[in-house]
Amino acid sequence: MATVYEERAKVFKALCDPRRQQILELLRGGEKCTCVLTEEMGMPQSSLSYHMKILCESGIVTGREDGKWTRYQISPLGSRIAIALLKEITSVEDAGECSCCK
Amino acid sequence: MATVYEERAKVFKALCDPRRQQILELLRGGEKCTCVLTEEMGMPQSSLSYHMKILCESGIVTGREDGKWTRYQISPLGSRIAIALLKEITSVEDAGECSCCK
DNA sequence: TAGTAATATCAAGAAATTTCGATTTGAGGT
DNA sequence: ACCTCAAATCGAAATTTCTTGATATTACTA
Repeated sequence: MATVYEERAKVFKALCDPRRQQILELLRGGEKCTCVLTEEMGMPQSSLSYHMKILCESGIVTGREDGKWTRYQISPLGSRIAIALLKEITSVEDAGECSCCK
Repeated sequence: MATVYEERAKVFKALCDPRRQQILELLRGGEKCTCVLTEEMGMPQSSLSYHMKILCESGIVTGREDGKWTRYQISPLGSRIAIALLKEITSVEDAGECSCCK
């Protein structure tokens, strides 16, 4: 059973690695299949697969099976959900100063 | 020299850990000092300090020195910057299908 | 249905992150 | 100046994440 904090962390887990940031940048140009991503990232297929799984689990990227191939793209819905979550978790309910110690 | 991908990852690094998510939730209620956060998180002072450093480095949280105490709060500016970054890196320039393999 | 090809999963080692007690630093207070 | 106390930093161990070759899985093809 994952806590709400673990659930939230999982969304941003996708974004906290430089290689996944680079993959995201490649996907901004439109849908791409594993073979192209592997080539452009210059990493072994198993490594790319590992990162794609984390990206997909966050909801920000979706994969679709097309025969033998898997094609990945950024999910506009996943993006919107992540943005809404980021807004929520960084919004302040009460901006009052801390006066616990003096 | 950090790459642009490393720079981007750093912002989200703050958000990819459940304990930092929990700290953020506590800060949503307003500014809090280390002693209160240590107490409410139930972790040693050195551990909390480690997480606060990562949160501050992301720009989403700011600390202010007040005599002996350090008080932390969510930065509305840092929040806005992170939201803008998330929007940018997950926006698609061209939603066309991949047709690299067939 | 045997062969081939794309991708996912496994396993084990490498690398990075996290934890936390001990120590240091720095700002009051006396 | 010395003492006290809050918080940062250090160091070493524990944990987690990442990497990558090997293997398994799954789908098309002949």
